Amino acid sequence: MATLSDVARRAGVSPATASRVINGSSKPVTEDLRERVLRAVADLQYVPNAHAQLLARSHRTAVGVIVHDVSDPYFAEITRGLQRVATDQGRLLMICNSYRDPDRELEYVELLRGHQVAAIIMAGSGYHDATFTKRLNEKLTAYEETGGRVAVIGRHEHSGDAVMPDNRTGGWLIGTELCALGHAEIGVVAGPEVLTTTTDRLAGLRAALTEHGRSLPEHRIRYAEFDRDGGAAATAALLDAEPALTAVVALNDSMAIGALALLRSRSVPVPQQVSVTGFDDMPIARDVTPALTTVRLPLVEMGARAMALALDPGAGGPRVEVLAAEVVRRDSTGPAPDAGTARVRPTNQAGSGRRVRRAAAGRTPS
Amino acid sequence: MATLSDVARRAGVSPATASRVINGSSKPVTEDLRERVLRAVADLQYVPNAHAQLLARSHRTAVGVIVHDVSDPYFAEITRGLQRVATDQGRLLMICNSYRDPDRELEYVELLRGHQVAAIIMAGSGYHDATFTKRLNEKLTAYEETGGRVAVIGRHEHSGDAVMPDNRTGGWLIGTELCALGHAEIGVVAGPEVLTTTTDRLAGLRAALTEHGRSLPEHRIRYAEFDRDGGAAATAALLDAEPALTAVVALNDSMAIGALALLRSRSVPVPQQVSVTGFDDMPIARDVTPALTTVRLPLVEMGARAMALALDPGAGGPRVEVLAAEVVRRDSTGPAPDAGTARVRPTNQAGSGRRVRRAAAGRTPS
DNA sequence: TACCGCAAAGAAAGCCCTTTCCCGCAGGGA
DNA sequence: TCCCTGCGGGAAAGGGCTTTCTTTGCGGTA
Repeated sequence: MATLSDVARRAGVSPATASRVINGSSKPVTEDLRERVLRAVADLQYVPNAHAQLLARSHRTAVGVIVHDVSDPYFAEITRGLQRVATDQGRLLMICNSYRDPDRELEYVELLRGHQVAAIIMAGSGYHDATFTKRLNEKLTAYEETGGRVAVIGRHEHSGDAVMPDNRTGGWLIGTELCALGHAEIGVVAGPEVLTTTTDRLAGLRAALTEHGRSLPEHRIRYAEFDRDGGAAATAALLDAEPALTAVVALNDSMAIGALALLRSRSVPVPQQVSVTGFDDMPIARDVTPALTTVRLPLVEMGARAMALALDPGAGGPRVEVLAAEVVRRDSTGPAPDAGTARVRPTNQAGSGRRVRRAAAGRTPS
Repeated sequence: MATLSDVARRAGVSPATASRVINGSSKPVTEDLRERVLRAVADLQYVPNAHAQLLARSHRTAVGVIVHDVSDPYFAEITRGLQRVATDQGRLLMICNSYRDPDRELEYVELLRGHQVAAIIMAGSGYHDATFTKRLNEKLTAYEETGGRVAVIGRHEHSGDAVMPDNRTGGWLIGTELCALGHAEIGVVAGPEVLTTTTDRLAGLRAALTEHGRSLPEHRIRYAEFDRDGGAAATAALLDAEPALTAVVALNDSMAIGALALLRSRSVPVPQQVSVTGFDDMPIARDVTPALTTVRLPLVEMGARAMALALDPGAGGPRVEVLAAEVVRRDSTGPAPDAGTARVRPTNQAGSGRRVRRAAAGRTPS
């Protein structure tokens, strides 16, 4: 590997001058020398050693992000928002997949700290696990004490800057929607119980049902992995145990897609016999059949906001931004079969989906 | 930030000893000192500066990957394979999204070189662009000359180690499949013409049609972005110009999903009036309706093989591994409406899909 | 002619680690 | 008793770059 001194030697200048030319220092360099340096760079195919640069420069410029899995559409969208703002500000993004392993999250915090990132963003659900939460907070606090910035997305447990999707209201909205359609026998296909995302969404849903005089007993909830196969398995278990269900609420879109697949394999018509709802409004939600009624979260916006918080030290105390959820009605929901309402209901233009925008504030369930 | 000397001072030892304790050097250290160092590390929440470590250590351990977009399922699967092998060998992966921008690809090669990666893997289609290809090869060669390893996935243009999905045979298989179903009026929804992936798949398809006495004129091909919206737009244009089509071949699954959406919006029954095929067999292909008939590529395997090539210097010349494509028959294809064959054909169990495995070797189109 | 000031280039001091080399010491063999 | 060996620990030399500080050389003024 050619080094800076190689370049300097070949150009007949000092390393200092070569450095100044190469990274456009404010110090002026004669046109003659500048040219010689640039020619040497080209001749030697010189690329600066990033580690040496990062070591020599004092200011930290990269930003670290810990997500569950970038290839999961939920996090892919968030990452898109993060990336946009980071790129605008000339920051490099280091993305780490934790695959929802708490230990790996802790390791990645250390790794990012070791890489001298300017900020760490933790995206994705928190855990109901006091021990882990404590350890994580210790690490993050230690990082903040050395000047690092931290922002979280959708996590209650850290006390700093945060962007929170309104999961609870989202659950409430979808519950209200189903009650309005006359559903009383509602089952839930939930993600891991240990995730706060699961419990938040569930709490909102339960609040809505309670408001409408329905209940949500534990045996109508099945917990599984937050993915397609988890959704299919949970739906199968649920239907076997509760054949009278008229609606299945999946707590994210992947699980809902699994639910749809399972129902199709059992030839259960959706939404005529069973309605299905998702959560998140992943892009694919409009392309499955029937197109998925779901709760939309402004994922890209969430990422963008979080990065903005992370990069702006801010003045006062911790800032928390709650972003509203909204229902997107598509074709996977219909009136409850027993409700006596008309069987046929107008269907949307394929894939478009009318959005029902609602302010989160003022409609939050009690 | 606490440094190694801080730790050493607090433990009352030299930095050398502290270093040896912290990264488990082969040199033995007394239990007493070891404990003191570890306690100092814990007290100070010390994390080694990764850049300093990387600079001081000579051996390069990270591996760089350049993909179009990790959140695109095609690349997500490949990345999974890459990651698996990398993790097994204790390598860190640096993933760069080029978003199919050639200039960005070049920049990322430099970036990765600057980060002293042990190998660079370029995943994804090459370009029909001699100037770019030349510049890329120059950069890669310069990198290889300094001891770096290079492997490519699905690119003809670089002469080193390569993993090649058999796109041409895949196109041929899907063409043969449609001909067997009696389709004669076949349109193609293609990705960008500048990508070798597009032209390879197209070439195989064309070969199959020619073998069956059909032709594929240019006006039955529409080029667009390799995504859902590109697929929808291209399908719309194609149908407007060629209303008699009985089959739409999309050159990847995302485009096929766009095609399905467009056909649904026009109330064209699939496959009764028009058959649709995809390419890649992304996970979602089985969950759209009708489930997508497509060409399966062993994406995870491709990633794993590429990483293996990249990490193993190998003995002789460049190694090229061609991985076979296979047709996955699902519900989006059926007999051509005019072909006089039975309208009803057996349907697969939802989502499963019978796979037709074929060896690539020996069946390659002329 | 002597001096001053300024601009441009170079010297050198880090940045934080790893690792080689060297030293001191204790134990064992001659 | 002396020397050699082996082991644990420290000193110090990088690794490649940035940046401050210093030097050099020039034009301009007194």
